[in-house]
Amino acid sequence: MSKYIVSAGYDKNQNSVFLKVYDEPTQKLEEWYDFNYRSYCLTDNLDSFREIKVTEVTTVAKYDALHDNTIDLYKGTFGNSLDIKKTSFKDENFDEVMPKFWENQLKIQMSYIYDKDTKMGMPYDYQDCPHIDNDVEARTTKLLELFTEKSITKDLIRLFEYPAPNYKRASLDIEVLNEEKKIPRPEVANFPVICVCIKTLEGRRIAFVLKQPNKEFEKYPDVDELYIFTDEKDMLLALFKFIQEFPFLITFNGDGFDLMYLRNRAYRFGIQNEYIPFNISGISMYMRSTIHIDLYRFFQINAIRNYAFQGKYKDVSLDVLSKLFLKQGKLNEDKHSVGDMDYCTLINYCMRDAELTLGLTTFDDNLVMNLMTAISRISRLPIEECTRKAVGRWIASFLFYQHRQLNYLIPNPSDILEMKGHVATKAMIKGKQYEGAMVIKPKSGTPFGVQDVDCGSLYPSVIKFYNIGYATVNCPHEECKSNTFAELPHWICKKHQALESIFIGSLRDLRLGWYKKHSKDKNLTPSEKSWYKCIEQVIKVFMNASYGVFATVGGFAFGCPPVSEEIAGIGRYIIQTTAKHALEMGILVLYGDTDSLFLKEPNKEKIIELQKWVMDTYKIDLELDKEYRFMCFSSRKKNYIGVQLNGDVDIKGMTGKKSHTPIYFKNSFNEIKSILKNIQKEDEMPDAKIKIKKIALKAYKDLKERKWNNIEDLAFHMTVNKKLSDYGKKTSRTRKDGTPIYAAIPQHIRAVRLLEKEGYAMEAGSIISFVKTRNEEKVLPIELAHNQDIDVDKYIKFLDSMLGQILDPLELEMDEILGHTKLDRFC
DNA sequence: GCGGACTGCTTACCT
DNA sequence: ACAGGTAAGCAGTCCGCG
Repeated sequence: MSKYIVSAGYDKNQNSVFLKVYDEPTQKLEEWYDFNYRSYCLTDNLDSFREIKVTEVTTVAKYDALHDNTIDLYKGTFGNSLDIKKTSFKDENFDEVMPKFWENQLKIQMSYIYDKDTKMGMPYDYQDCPHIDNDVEARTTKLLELFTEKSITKDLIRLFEYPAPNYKRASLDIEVLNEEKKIPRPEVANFPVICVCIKTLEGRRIAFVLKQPNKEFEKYPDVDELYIFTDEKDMLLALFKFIQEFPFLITFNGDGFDLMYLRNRAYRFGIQNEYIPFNISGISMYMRSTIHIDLYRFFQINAIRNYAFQGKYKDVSLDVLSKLFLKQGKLNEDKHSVGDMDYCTLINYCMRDAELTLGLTTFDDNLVMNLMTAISRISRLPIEECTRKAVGRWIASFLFYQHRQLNYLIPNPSDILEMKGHVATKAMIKGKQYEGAMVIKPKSGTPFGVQDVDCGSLYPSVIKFYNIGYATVNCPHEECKSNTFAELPHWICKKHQALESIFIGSLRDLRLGWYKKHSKDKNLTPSEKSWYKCIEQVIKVFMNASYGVFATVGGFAFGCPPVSEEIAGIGRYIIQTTAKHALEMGILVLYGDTDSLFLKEPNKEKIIELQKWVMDTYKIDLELDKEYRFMCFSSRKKNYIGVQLNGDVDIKGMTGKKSHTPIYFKNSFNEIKSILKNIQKEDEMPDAKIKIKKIALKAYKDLKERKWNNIEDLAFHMTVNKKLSDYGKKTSRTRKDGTPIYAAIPQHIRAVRLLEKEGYAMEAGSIISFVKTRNEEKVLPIELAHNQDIDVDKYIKFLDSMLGQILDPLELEMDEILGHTKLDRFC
């Protein structure tokens, strides 16, 4: 039983950094102070400190990786750690050279963590003394034998092998008595809080209820503890005291709503700061003696959405997520009527949300909590930070730590960009920075016997084997300038290894060499299995993001576009030369995208030979990912159907599968899909084509005759991605006469506007359902549409286009199916 | 006045 | 504040067209 460091902060009253520590035996949070640590920053000019009060100036030698030399810098220490903020001034009137500082942007507690090697999320016996478990250490030593790079790898293995605690926690949800059609605004908090429900990990259900003067309790609600108040202020005070007992408080949108509302409501009652447990920082709500986790923020992080959960959810809402992960949604009560509910209904409704919120942290053996712990361990960020900051910040934090450990100077972002901010290639897409991945155009047809081979972790492998990092790309050495690849204009350092290359290389090796297989080991207990699955996913997140972050200038502390450009360029080179070699071996390459090749090659030995060539040439594992009975390629890229040997059907990029496509078309598409699924051999194709023609014809005829089950089957569903006021802005173009051209208002936004006229509210992120009609706007939101409004011709065009993607490979044509001759078209 | 070439905007998807 | 590449639909301009 240990203590786990979970967070860190700075106490300005005591001018001290402190750590928040979870004590496993008592399940309480402790604080560890370090009164001796002070913030500091570096400069090359003593004059820089003239206007800023530092208590001590010393000289330090730092290794400057950008210039590959060790330099002496002045280190100014601040008596009051907050004074470091004064180095970030912007003074236009500064009449001399602007003072230049390094490492003055780090938060004080983060600087402390990096300097002291504080192991976030890891077990400790007591302050400054990490817990050592002999079994885990032995396991770590044994595992380490599998790998060549030892230093970072050993630290990483420890992070993955020490167990993660199951933090004691409770979830909270509030209900506010709003007037009809008025959405309660947390910054105003003018409506009373009438119900607060809390669900604890052990299963306690607790309700705080404000009794209305005109409403009596009908019966005792289904809770374990019920606190009834007639005075709202008393309720808030009792609630604040109550929730601080929990080391972790979980909310869904507590940052944006619940906690913000409670705080501002408390201010309205004149409750003093010392009794309000919430601190606001930016758009986040932190608690002093509790860790507040807002799941809404966490699930919104793109890396979590796309890699950890494979993009299974699109919009982040409690209802969507709980249906997906808990197979249970919110209760079907109209949100506008909480005032009309009796107490039991109100509490049930509120409690359900609290339960779902907690449930999102417990499903799959606490997967979500484990993800947070694992991210925190690698990045060294406090758990609250990694649930609120995107993947670029996780990676940057890890690199900050490595810089401090190795006594590297942390460069200012502008230092990197001034030296190597320029890219050399031209992107295919207007507005993009550089040339990215390559896609091989497929030939239209239905080839049988297709193997899909993928370069395992192509970009991370490139980073590792080609030594890519901000310091090694276009390094300052004359003798490295010849070290170029694939006709790319950048050269790579031959003298030093990039930190990024070591780090991503270690993660890559650990995943490919151990955790990918180990997480599927049958001897693991369910909770071990869940933990290792989580580890594998988190490694994947760090690896996959590590290529893109370098191209996010302004968003990533080590931003350096040539790094991403070089990785993509070498990736192109590897896949291109592999395709070429396959061709030379007589293997037909049907299609390829970024790191994959689709090969028509029934001879397994030839595939193995190709794999060997890739391994020998590039040290990359060309994995056989999938085997298809046959595939349907139109000549479109990123668009195909593949029927696997086991009958599973992969559909990529096709309109019939896209989320915005009306059900009516999806139904026809799925019928065609099941025909294809049943095809075993090539000679069954003609028969299948006849069936497919019939499906196409029926879909067409039914539309023509205005036969559909329900108008909702014809609804398109589109996300409103921007604020409504951001549509229809000036474009980059002007007319010949010089007047500006404004962007057109898209159809789906016109539908939103029509809906808003009727009093519905729509905001960025919501999905609008609409049908195509013949009125002036050419659309109607589904709520306002009737069968007679439908513009059938538009739907026929859509059907034609959607089916084209599947009819092309089958060498069928819509006109022919409909019995049209070419002439008919013009009649 | 209308159709085609072209551009830009938007969404959804692929790796 | 990870990236670029592709498909598709829509709406607008510009130009030709006796």
